[in-house]
Amino acid sequence: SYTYNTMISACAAGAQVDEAERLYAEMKSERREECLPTRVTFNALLDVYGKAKDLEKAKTVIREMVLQGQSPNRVTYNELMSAFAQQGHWQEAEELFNAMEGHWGLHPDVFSFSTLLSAYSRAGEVSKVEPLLLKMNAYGCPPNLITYNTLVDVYGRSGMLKEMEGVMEEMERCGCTPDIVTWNTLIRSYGQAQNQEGMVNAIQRLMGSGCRPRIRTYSTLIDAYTACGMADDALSVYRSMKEAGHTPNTLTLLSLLSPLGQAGKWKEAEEIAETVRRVKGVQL
RNA sequence: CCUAUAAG
Repeated sequence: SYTYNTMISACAAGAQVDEAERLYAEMKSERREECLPTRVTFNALLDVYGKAKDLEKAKTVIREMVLQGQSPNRVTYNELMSAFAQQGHWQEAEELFNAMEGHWGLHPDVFSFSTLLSAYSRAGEVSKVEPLLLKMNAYGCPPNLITYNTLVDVYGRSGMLKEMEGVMEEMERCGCTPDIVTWNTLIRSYGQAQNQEGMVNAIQRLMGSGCRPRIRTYSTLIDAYTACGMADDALSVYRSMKEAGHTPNTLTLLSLLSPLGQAGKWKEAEEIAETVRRVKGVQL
């Protein structure tokens, strides 16, 4: 069972629905007691459907689970909420959040709260955030790094930079050390707000933090510099990235198009666009 | 053994 569960769970990364269903069927056909699907199996399957954005099938898993005499747990609900959150359906996510308590007496945990926050973030529902934080506190559920990162994200996306920095201060007060996700989010937010001073300052904070930039960090930097009209800096990020031994991916290349255009380097921009078209079926 | 956050 553990083996099957692990393999099904591994299908989530690539949204390999067919493979997951194959494994699930194979599992049932093994008549051994030790290989029957458990709640963890259903959760793993539900996660695969969620990652594949198949909300209908994801919902079906709960029914199937109940039919087989298994009850959903917090993980089940958190995964389903997450599936809705990814699609921007914050109302459905909220309903599930309430239903998990109402129908099964399951108390939300820090995953539940962070997931609902991310649903609000994607939908730009900032006004929902404060009340949820109060509820979190009332439940005695302390925020963790991911919760804080999600909060930085909500406020950053909405251009509420003061509130965003407030979250950074609270993290510091609580001894929660920012990670590379925090910095990427912060930099992106200032870039999106075209706040050059804040952006440059955020980049310095990243560099002083000791966090290692990831491939995503570089495209975030390129985008942010470009948004602030600093095409030359954006292009030099690309050089440092290659010097640091990172291989550009499609998203990196796409990020390069605007600074190249901004700098009037149309020929190079066209070459990159052509490369992207060749390796990927992307529409530009 | 399963779940939450960041780049076009």
